[in-house]
Amino acid sequence: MTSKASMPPQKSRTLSSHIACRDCALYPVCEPTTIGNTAFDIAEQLLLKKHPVKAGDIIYHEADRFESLYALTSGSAKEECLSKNGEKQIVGFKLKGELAGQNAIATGHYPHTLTALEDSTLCVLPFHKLLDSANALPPLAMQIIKLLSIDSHHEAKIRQSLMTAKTAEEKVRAFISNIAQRHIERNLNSVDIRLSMSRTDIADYLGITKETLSRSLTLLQQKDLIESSGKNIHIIDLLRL
Amino acid sequence: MTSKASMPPQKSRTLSSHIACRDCALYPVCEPTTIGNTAFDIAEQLLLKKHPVKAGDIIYHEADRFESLYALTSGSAKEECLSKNGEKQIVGFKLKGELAGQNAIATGHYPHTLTALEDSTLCVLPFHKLLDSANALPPLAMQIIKLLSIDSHHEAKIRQSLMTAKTAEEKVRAFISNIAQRHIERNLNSVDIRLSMSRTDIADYLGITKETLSRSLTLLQQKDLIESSGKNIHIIDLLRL
DNA sequence: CGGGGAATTGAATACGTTCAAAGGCCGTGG
DNA sequence: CCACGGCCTTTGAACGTATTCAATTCCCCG
Repeated sequence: MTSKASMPPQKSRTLSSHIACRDCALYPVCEPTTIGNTAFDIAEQLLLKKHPVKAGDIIYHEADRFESLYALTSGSAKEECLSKNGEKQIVGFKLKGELAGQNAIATGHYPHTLTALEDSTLCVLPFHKLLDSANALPPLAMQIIKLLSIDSHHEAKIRQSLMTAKTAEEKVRAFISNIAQRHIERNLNSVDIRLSMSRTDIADYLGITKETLSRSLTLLQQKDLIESSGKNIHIIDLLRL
Repeated sequence: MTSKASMPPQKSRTLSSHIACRDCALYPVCEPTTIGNTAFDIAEQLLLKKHPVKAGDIIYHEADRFESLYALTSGSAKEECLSKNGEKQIVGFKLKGELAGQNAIATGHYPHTLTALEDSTLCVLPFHKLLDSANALPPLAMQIIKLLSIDSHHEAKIRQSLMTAKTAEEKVRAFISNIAQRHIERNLNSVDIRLSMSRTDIADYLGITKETLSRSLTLLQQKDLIESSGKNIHIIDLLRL
């Protein structure tokens, strides 16, 4: 975990460091399961580790058949879908250490398109194989239940803070606060944050225009809550956000 | 399923009919599990059935210790929580046949307060007992996984259509459309709908004022998409919503 | 047949959007 | 190495939509 307080504007696409397995959202099922005297290591047996993707690469397409869960061990990605009017709509961002693809379990098809925002690394877990194992190992099934419930709670928390926000400034505050919170949950630097997505993407996600987003960021800066320079944001006062 | 096309304004609190078990969100785990030659019937062994609550009753409180899942077999309820500024915020509505309390699994505490909007009936399922059974019955564990993934997908779908909507009218359209859709999923009348919650509750939920909600409803009526009289809404054209 | 809360309707204000223009960053190529 | 061009971001001003506050109507319940 390299996190210098004040790093100079990064040259080209520097690959960010990997998250520790211990801090990853997938850890509950990766953790070796001991049943009786036999140990079962999902990570060893089922997981495709350190799969690299480049900025802009599509990890899965909307409506694709559901195959695998993805853990983002480095980098970040955006989740988008086509709304009824044919427009693209950003529905979420996945950060380092977070899980993607779980929302495909119910229907068997990915409901969104996941695109890497920067050069990133994935752990790929074929879900049907995981279920096969879980059928034989009740403790593993319990871990999957735990994983799903944590994840669903996680999603709900994010959505709720955005739904609660009424004004544009509140939405932006909620967004930054969310990102910071999620960094904390993964034991990452939550004071100096790099927003790898474009302003347009953030604005779309928040349901405001990029112009209002820009204005809100300026306001937050004037109120000494953040310092924003390009994609880097320094959080001065997380509590007041 | 009693659903007269045009019922006169109901006298007092008429208890609406129960949902069929087959159409309930809890059915995946209530369904008897046959393993080898022994049948395991959760519904018989763990479920507290047909527990009545009155309009305004609180089913569980925010921050209460998580004990049970609740299936609403008749009636409806609102989910609310206290936001940071101390205000109450409606985060969702539970309709007949839907599940409540799952969002407490991850943390062990209910994140919201659930209040009955009318006289209602519940099936109560103690969750730790369910898990105990699942530990012994892998197929049951699979059903729980299925239940959670369906539910999480369900939630996401609802939230997303509201997030996507930008103008007030779009939000109201999305809301009504949602409710109708959920009635369809449960094999209930989706043309004549009774919104048991107050306008204030709906507006709060949608993040608009009750005045704009009222105006939007009037507009939708002028556009011949719905007919609204008090809490009853007749949907004329679901597709165009 | 009132009384009271909820819902609707009406005008002034505030906020976000839209359209337009200027500024800044980065990669490319000279 | 510096200059250019394009794209993303920021800033500016007019417009449109939602909010606010106030008044009225509707409807449920005594």
